[in-house]
Amino acid sequence: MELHPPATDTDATRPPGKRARNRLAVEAEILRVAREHLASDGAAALSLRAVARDLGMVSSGIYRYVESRDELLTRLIVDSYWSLATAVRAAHDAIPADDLDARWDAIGRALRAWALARPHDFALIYGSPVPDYEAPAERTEEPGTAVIVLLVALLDDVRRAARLADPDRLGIVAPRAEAVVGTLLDAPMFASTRLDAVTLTQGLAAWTLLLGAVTSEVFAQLGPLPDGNALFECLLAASRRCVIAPVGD
Amino acid sequence: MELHPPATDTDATRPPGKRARNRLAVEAEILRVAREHLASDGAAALSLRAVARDLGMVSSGIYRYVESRDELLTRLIVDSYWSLATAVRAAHDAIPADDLDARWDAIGRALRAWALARPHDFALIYGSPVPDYEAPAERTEEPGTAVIVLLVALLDDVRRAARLADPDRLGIVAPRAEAVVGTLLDAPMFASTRLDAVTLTQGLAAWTLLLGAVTSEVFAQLGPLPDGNALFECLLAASRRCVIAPVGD
DNA sequence: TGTACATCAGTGAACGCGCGTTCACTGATGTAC
DNA sequence: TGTACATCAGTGAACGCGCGTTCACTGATGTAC
Repeated sequence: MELHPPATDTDATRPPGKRARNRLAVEAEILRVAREHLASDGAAALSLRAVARDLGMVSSGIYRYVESRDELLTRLIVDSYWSLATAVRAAHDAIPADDLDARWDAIGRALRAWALARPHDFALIYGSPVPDYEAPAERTEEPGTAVIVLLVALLDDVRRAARLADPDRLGIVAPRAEAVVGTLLDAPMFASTRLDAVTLTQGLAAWTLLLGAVTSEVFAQLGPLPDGNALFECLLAASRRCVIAPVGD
Repeated sequence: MELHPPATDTDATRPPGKRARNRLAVEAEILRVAREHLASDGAAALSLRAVARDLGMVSSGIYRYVESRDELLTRLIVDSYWSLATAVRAAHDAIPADDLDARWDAIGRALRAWALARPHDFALIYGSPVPDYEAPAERTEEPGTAVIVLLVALLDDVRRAARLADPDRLGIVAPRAEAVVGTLLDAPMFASTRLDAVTLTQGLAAWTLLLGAVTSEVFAQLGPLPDGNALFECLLAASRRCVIAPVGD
């Protein structure tokens, strides 16, 4: 399955000349340098002038490649989503399909590893919103849901294998779950699944716990803690148990 | 119990004159206006000049009241922590002490209500770190742990009432819990309790889920969802079940 | 109650900085004949 | 293969803006005698 959408080449008939190759290289350089600035100064302080300066370019030159500061932010966001989705999928796909527990754990660990390696990229997509900036939904929707799509597929496999955890333990009951989920199950993403409201709500709880575990570690929400690895493994197991029943049951 | 520390008045001998009263009023105004700016433009864009302008003061005048931009940020953070702690404690203290479930729920709901009412203040204390700024630990430690102190007391009451949830359900086992907790239990906060590593780890899992539920809603991490209230109630119940066993058990 | 002095609030000008974005331009690269 | 023209990358100057912080200052408020 393709993760990245196919590159839209306006004239794919001819091999690219010097100019076209150079353009791609400079575009990549811009994103690379911009990510460095993101890491050192945060999204709010991202500056086109500073990126141009680092590239040895005069400040106005960057407008050949980037429409505006906001557009550069959007590219960074989209890029981060794809990077995360690619890392998570790679880890997930390395696990045998019938080992449901290991698939969940692989997703969780890959998410955490990516976030810890690139905390500012994580903050960009899952942290506080950037002031005076709103990501255009049509560009972020697909990359932004790539990980969710993977989780939904796993959840449906758990259902098929009759390994779903007991929702009652979480206090999830049908009427409330239906309120939670609403018309969400009509989305095309769920078309090939047979998930119901209760199961999807379990999945949301598990995903919230997993994302909360990573968020709290990256943003140091819990204050200083002795052993981040051990805590994450506990929370990972707890999140897994929200959706997958232990083999003994 | 006092939540706010006693005001340190340098000369409490005399009643305050015009000057002293005015100073307190201006200081409060500064915080009020700064919070407005925080809400509209975010912490990174908080500007002393803009605050002074809104107060009808010339830009340098504000240095009579605030040492620097960073110090204003610190004050906002400390203030937000106390505000949150006060709101949570008030909700908690309205519940009879022996209704453990209701106490947990009251804390969770108060946290969420506060965060939704003041999302930017929430972002300031639990969101992505502000670039080029580090809060001084000696000023944030006490207010930053006030909610945790409350949760620890509740957790110890749950233990005393023999209502602790089964840690096995979360996959929490003693050796791993000890690695998670490390020397944390030696902190003065736990001196009057009899909590062990496993129970504290359960508490951490529950708190992570609760905080994750609020964070994911305030930062829209899960994308657009039909019914935030219903989802939160589910997650609140799930977090409660991490530490408190249902009455039937 | 009145005077002399110390303290403090707020002013206005200035320093040096960085920002996003526009515009007319020079030279190099690519394309059509 | 060579020439004429179109396209594009990058330059340099400029616009108007806002920022944090310092400094010498005026005038009002408070205090000691």
